[in-house]
Amino acid sequence: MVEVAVRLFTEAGYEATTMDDIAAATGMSRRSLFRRFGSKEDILFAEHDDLFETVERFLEAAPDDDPVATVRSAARMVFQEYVRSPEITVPRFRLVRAVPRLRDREIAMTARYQAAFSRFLGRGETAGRRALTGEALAASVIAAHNHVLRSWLHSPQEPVPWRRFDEAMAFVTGSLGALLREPAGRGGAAVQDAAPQESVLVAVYPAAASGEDVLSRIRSALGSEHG
Amino acid sequence: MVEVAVRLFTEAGYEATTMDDIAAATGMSRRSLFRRFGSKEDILFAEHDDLFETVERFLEAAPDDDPVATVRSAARMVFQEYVRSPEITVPRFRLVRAVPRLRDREIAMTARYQAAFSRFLGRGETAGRRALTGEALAASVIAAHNHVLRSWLHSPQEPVPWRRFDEAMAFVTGSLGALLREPAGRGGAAVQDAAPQESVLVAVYPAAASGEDVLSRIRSALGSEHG
DNA sequence: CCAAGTATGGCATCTAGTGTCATCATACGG
DNA sequence: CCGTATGATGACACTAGATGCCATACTTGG
Repeated sequence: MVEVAVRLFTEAGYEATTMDDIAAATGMSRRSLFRRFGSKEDILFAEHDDLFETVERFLEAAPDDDPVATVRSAARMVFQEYVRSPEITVPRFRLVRAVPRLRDREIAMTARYQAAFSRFLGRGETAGRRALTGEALAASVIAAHNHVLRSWLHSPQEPVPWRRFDEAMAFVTGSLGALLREPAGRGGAAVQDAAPQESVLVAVYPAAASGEDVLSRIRSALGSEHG
Repeated sequence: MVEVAVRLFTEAGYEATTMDDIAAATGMSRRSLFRRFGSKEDILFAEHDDLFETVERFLEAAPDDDPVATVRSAARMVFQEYVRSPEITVPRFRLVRAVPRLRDREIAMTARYQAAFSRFLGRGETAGRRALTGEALAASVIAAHNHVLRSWLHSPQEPVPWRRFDEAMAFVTGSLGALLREPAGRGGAAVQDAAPQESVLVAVYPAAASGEDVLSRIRSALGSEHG
């Protein structure tokens, strides 16, 4: 039934397809369509709403010993659901790219995820360093998720890039996630610009390098910054 | 004229105020209202669109020697414009919080900034480590901007928190911004979970600490992770 | 078999948004 | 000074999404 609407949208265009057309094509009455989906856009995003509720319940039920890992798992759930039903998500992706109204709707959808992740990571706080870190981390997780998802939606015949997904997640949670665990106010010297009282040092290196190798690299980096 | 619409919206509610009401209150005809603003929502966001174009031109004209600093300045411009005309932005903020339709519109607006920042930071790339870093960084910058902006919009009689704004910006650009400059593929051992081939180390410490102090802290952290 | 609750359909209506045409003002060339 | 071209405005009609209302099946339980 949703498939019928998607087909009509892709064939004739989203704006050109009226609710009467969909009603005629599905056999339902116009009025029942609105009762079931609420609006024309929601025909495309109905399952997405269900998914969001599932994710919210997942977050509520999760233990809070490792919020970053929980959020990463939640993002993985969303990714999973996308790649699980490409017959819906792929045409919807094309529609969303083409129709501004639908794009805004999609963005609003991901913003709801981001808000849920923020609340969870910030543990209800809305101000202060923890809240800010949670919001930035949630935004980064969403960005990483969408980054990998978009690339797959462009070529859905390719195998699902689970590895790249996990790498992207690790990448964004590795830097900001560490800041979320650190009690604010530790530290030493800034390699990079940072808040006045507090400095942040970030190093990226191949996993095979030895600890001493890493330390010597950091030492030289610190030296060149501080003279 | 926009003020009249804002007043009607806040007094009678956004949904309850029709375009005929606004036309009657402003003296213009309904048709001219649509010609000037395009839609009912755009009455509230008209100036915002102008601001976005300004920011886009700013990014186009900016030298690309320090993209992170450029984006930080762009975010500062947006913040500046918000706090500059509270008589518009504050009531709009209240409306946006109350009306879902307007909230989605606002989110779409900030998503446009985020996309512009992403493109600028990723230098046109849409795949790969640089693109991902740019997207995550853009998302974090937006999150930090909105974090500080929201707190001020809640109590606009307070002085503008420029310091907190700059600190928040430094905080998010300090960690991910460093990653954007690093040529991918350096590194050694993970203190935090990270991508398989590549590890990320993050240290947060008071700016007063000495380099040797920082190194010893990192050494012990590495030791405890690798056994 | 009936009664109560529920899903569905048909109809009217409201309102955002668009296309069209007439009107009016301003500006410009003769 | 007059005719004309152009741009802004207004009036009207129309489309389509969305909602309320009421009548009609359809199902469930007694």
